[in-house]
Amino acid sequence: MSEKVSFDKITTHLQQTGYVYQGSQIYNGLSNTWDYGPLGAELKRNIRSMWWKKFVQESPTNVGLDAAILMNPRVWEATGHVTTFNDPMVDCKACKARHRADNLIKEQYPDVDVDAMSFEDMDEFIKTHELVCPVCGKKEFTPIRKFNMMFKTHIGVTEDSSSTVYLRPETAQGVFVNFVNVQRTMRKKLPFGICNAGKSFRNEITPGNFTFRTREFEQLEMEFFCKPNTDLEWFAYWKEYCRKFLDSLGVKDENLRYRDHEPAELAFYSKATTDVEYNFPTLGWGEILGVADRTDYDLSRHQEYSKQDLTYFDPDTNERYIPYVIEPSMGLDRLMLMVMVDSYEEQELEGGDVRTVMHLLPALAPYKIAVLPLSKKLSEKGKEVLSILNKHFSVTYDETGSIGKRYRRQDEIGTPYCVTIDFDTSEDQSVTIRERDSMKQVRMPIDDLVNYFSVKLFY
RNA sequence: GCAGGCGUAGUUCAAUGGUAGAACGCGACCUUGCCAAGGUCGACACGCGGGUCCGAUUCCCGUCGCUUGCUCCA
Repeated sequence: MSEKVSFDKITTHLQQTGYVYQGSQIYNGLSNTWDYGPLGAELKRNIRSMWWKKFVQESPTNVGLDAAILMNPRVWEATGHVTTFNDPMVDCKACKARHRADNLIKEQYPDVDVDAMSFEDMDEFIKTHELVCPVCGKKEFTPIRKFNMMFKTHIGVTEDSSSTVYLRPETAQGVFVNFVNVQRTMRKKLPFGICNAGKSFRNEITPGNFTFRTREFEQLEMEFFCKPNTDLEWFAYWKEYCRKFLDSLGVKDENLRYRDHEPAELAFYSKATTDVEYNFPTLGWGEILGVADRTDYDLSRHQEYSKQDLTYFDPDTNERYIPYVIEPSMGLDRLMLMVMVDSYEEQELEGGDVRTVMHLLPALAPYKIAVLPLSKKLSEKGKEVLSILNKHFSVTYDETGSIGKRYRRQDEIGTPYCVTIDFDTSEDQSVTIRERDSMKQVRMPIDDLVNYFSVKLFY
């Protein structure tokens, strides 16, 4: 067994091998943006399809949706994003530390009702009551400044406020506003779920830790609508379902943990939340997905703001009610990072040589097979085999360098199988298959390859 | 956004007030022909701008970017 490799080493490897590139690199990058290279793009697609397969295709209750990023701004008033994403921040002029004005007041004057104060009130209060900076003890603060977490843009070419729209900070709202559409057109009865995957944007102040926290990220979310008072059962059900999904990604169990939120930690809309965290090297535990009981909060708010009827008529009981919602939500970029990090291994070989291997599950690997002619003289036969296999699988081809070196290259990027063309291939119409993890080889007729891999690659 | 640190081939590192070397990696050819072989050859770098200077990759300033910490994190 090799010891745990540093996070830094793995991210360097990912950037060297075509999984991840720094964003806008030829312009010296842009803080905290990343592009997925050819391999990363394949891996991302594979994980997204596994999620879709598990949560949409294999679920008898669920359907998919692909909602727009830009939404009517009233949506974000209804959810509270416009107001609570406007946190009042002040800086200490002496030590430059930054604080939330409302928290400062709460901490130093617990009896004051901060929620009822306007920002002007808070400014005034801070001055007249001589609040001190918890860091340096001085009493000089800048006026309150607002940091809106939502990216703003405009529809149309004029910049008046009536045309302001936001990039969505979560995909969930695209589902809630379509609850009635989906229910009616798909003739769905409760309980049922709507899955929606796509980019979300949060203009967070702090960047950090490679692709783990970025301002632009892809979410895989499901909103599962159920009858009130059945929500806790469904909460437990989807928690377990998520566990199975993570298992199917092949991540080592000891690197995962489940953490129930304490009541004080819960978001205001949520009755219960469980996070699943992954133990990253160097970084430690980081959230990969969350399952939340969102109650009827979202639909109720949308009903209030849109003045549309968002209730569900239950034909079994002849009741009308707003459904409760269980939401398993995960970050695709984080799932990717987890899978890439977890699969990475450096094996010490005799002679001090190091063999780097990504033990990706075949279903996730960017390339399933590498076709490797033993010599360039065998190119023609190699390309023939390539064109048979790439009708069915994602395949790469390499005829440069020694065969051992080419095996290592494929190990490094996680290709589970290599197909080697040798000088006997033309005569016996057979090739050698070399498996990544065991490094074992078997001989097989070319005609059997497609069937063989169809079974091997998708269980 | 604030404070510190840092910017030399793809990567890891050198050297230098007179325009830069290596290793690994990459490519071609020869050789070999199933687990990083060898040989020959080749491509690729001083983040950007300004100042000082005869001359700046080197010194100074600015800028851009990265990074660590803080702040933030529905």
